[in-house]
Amino acid sequence: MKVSREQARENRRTVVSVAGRLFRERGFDGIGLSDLMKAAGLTHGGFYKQFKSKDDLIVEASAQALEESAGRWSRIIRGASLNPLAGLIRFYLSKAHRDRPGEGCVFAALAPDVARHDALLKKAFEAGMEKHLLLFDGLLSDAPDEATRNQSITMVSAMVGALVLSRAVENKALSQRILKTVADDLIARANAATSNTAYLQ
Amino acid sequence: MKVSREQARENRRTVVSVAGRLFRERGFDGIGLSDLMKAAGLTHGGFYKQFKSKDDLIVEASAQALEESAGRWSRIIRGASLNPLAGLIRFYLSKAHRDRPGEGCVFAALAPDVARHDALLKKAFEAGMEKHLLLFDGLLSDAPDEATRNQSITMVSAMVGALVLSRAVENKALSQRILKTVADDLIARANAATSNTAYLQ
DNA sequence: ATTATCTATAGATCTATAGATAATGC
DNA sequence: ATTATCTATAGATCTATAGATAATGC
Repeated sequence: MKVSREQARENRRTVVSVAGRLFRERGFDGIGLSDLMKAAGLTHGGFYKQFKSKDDLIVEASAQALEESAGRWSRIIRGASLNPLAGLIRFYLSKAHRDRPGEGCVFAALAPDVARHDALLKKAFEAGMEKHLLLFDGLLSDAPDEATRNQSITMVSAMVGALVLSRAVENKALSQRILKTVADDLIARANAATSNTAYLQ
Repeated sequence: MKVSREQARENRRTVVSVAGRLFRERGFDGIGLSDLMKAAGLTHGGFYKQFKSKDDLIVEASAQALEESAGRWSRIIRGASLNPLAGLIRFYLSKAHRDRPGEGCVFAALAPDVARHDALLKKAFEAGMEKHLLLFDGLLSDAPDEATRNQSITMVSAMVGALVLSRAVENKALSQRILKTVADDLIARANAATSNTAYLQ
């Protein structure tokens, strides 16, 4: 029954990772610890040797998902040669992202759930937001200032809102239109506003 | 124990209204029927004489909350004399709205929850969204067309995203900055873009 | 007589804990 | 000997139903 210390750490990582996906897919209240541990290949009794409580896991899984999400943004930015900002926006407002909330933006999947939780979780989201905004700042300017940050806030808000709305309607054409309309608008504005001309198409 | 038919209808309305508030405050999974009925001044046993299931109430309460929300937008638009569009944006992105999700925007409070539910609920949200977008169209143009609708989609997305993010962070200055930054940006864009000059300040 | 609401309860599920088990790591 | 995981269970809560109760409305 017992596994090696290394295997135990690996199991813990699996639980955190699976939780990050299942929380985004079903909400914090939508998945129980029993099913969550089963999805990680363990039984629910073992949970409390690794975590203090479900809220404890919620904070840790959210923080890690936010970290991974920022990492994904970084990779997309580095991977897009011509216009990294446009690449990031197109990825974020894609059908693929819309249809895979479990691997997607943590804000779009969980922000209202977070609003109902305690300060510790909100602090974790705040830190994650700062990381995402910093990446955006760098795309908008070579020397980001307060005005750049304001642009980042505006653009990230529009992206999160569009993704959230595109997921809440049944009509596929409308859902698709929300994504495309906001993406086109943001890219047009970014190209007009950015001072980093190397990023312009 | 029994009440008049009129009182029963009134009680039903109360349940739907209380549900609209509690679902927004706690999420669909965050409030049980027992507590919900208690908040409406009834016992939980009576629930199933009025509703087929919890999901049935979720659809009805959401549809009504969306209707009321659109009505509120109408009143704000009619009530703001100089610049109704700016008035609506300032109200939506206000601290008061942020701090009262139970009476506020249904999209910002529940869109991710809706994304996890069935087509019937998404259809109700779709209808509610159309009502909200129509009001926005009218603010942006005297003769709204497809381009106007695209502007409405862009602005509503930014508003929903900003409100959702402002509620998910702990730092009040950041929360406040998100609201103000997006509001300022949207009002500036609207004043620049609108063809209805009577609405310009 | 009808029916809106009540109390009581079934059966499932939730978080959390207790104690058993068996493999690790000293 | 330690400990990661297991099985089993406590106690609370969830949705839904059954049957009792008492006021309405014919």
